[in-house]
Amino acid sequence: MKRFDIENYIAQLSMDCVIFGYEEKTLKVLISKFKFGEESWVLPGGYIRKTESINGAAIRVLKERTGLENIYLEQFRVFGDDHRIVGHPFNAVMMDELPKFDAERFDPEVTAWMTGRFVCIGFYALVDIQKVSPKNGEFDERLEWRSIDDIPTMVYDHNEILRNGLESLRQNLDEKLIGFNLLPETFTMKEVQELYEAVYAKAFTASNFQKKILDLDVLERLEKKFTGAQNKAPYLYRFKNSIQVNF
Amino acid sequence: MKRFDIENYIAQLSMDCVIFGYEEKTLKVLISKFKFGEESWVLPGGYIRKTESINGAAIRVLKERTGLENIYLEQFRVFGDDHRIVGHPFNAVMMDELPKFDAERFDPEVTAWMTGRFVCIGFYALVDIQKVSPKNGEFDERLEWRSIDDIPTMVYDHNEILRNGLESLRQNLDEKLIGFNLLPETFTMKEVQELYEAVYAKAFTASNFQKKILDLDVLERLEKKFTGAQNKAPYLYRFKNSIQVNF
DNA sequence: TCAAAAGTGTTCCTATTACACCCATGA
DNA sequence: TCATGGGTGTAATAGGAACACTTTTGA
Repeated sequence: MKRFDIENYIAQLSMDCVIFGYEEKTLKVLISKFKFGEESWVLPGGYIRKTESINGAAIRVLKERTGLENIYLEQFRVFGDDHRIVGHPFNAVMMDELPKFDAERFDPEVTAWMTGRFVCIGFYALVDIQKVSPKNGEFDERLEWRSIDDIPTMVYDHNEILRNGLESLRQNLDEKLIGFNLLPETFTMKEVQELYEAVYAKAFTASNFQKKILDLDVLERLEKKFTGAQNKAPYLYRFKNSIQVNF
Repeated sequence: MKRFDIENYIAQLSMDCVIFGYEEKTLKVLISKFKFGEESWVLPGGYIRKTESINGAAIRVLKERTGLENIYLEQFRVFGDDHRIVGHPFNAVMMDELPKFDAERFDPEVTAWMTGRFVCIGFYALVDIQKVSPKNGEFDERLEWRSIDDIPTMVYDHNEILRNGLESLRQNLDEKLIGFNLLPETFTMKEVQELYEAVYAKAFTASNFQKKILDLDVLERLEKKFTGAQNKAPYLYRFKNSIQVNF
């Protein structure tokens, strides 16, 4: 493997992404079991090429890890503490293991570059979990969808980044109507409600919830969905504006 | 003047600040008449030292330009388009005039550094305009408080940055109760209302506005303010939590 | 005909808006 | 005592929450 081309990336600037998915009535996040250290977990992230926009970098990283294009994503905060990386115990692990992993690719200069100070731009993404086929990045042992109630301790400030991303999602879910990006093309009202309940971790009353959502006038009602259950068949809905991308 | 010490700053990363003040019933922004180019205006900004946090950099820049510490400030967005600087007509002006301005301080390497690609973190700040004594930065011909209705065309994407900062202020004014940072220590209810009217560019009904603000339970009522006018003297109020800083 | 869950409707309560009224102030 | 603007109170309306009722489905 040839040397990592640090010269093509902006130094000291990175991006991490909180990739949200929704499955089995729970909100999940795609996190990575890291190749270095013991039981290390990280958020998927990457560097920014000198020739791409920061949003372009986010789109590229998302494409690499999920296989998807046209993902809804949004930057929510910058993490710029001067000691978020340098001086952190895990950084010593990286300094040690990176060259061992591939001495040619991560020579001393590259290792120093990667273990120096970084300002990190936090993005969050909303994906239809069924459409994603997670693909490992260079440093990923494996990628896992984990419920937001079951997030392990992660490396550096990644738990804080996730927390901030979730907070931002909660603030935006209602006003920007972005939640439908987490659902498949068609869905029942119950499913929308369960999604909202998963995100906000609280219950809603079905009748009021339905009225609120329908009053938004963003859904079109399709045919009924017969499940074989001995009860009234629910309607299927579809989001009117098909795919929502914000840039 | 000795050479500009680029080695002490993170390359390709900058911050610009929308400094809001409030005076004469209008919301104002502190902008800079730039030394380079013809009729060039910019937002106050700066670079980030390798040894300071991004918030630290913002605090430092604010201190330099306004003389104030303990300023309320908040990051609101990153501007990371790969062509926001490079390829922009004004960049040619900079390349030309920087060395002429001070060939020793801005040698070819420094000039190249400054006119390369930059990712910019947008902050906004709220200050008591009476307490500010604007001080020119190295590139400022002068600093001016300009009404948000009277902002000139600025350089690069600075008008867009300001627009985004104002949007963010509007979103946060209500829920975070940050508006009082724009007012002096004590103020009348009328003044608060006029501030809100200036920010949102719309009128409120006095009685309802008063009730809304008082119901927040964040103000303490002080003595009356006798102005000499032949009408009922309004109460003065003070924000309970004195100075609000968010980090 | 029955249980289960979907969908609709009704009532109640709170929050917001509009507007009327009273009060202090100094000429 | 009067005009002016500050402050308080009330009625009307809208929006949200709680809950009851009706409908559909397949056993």
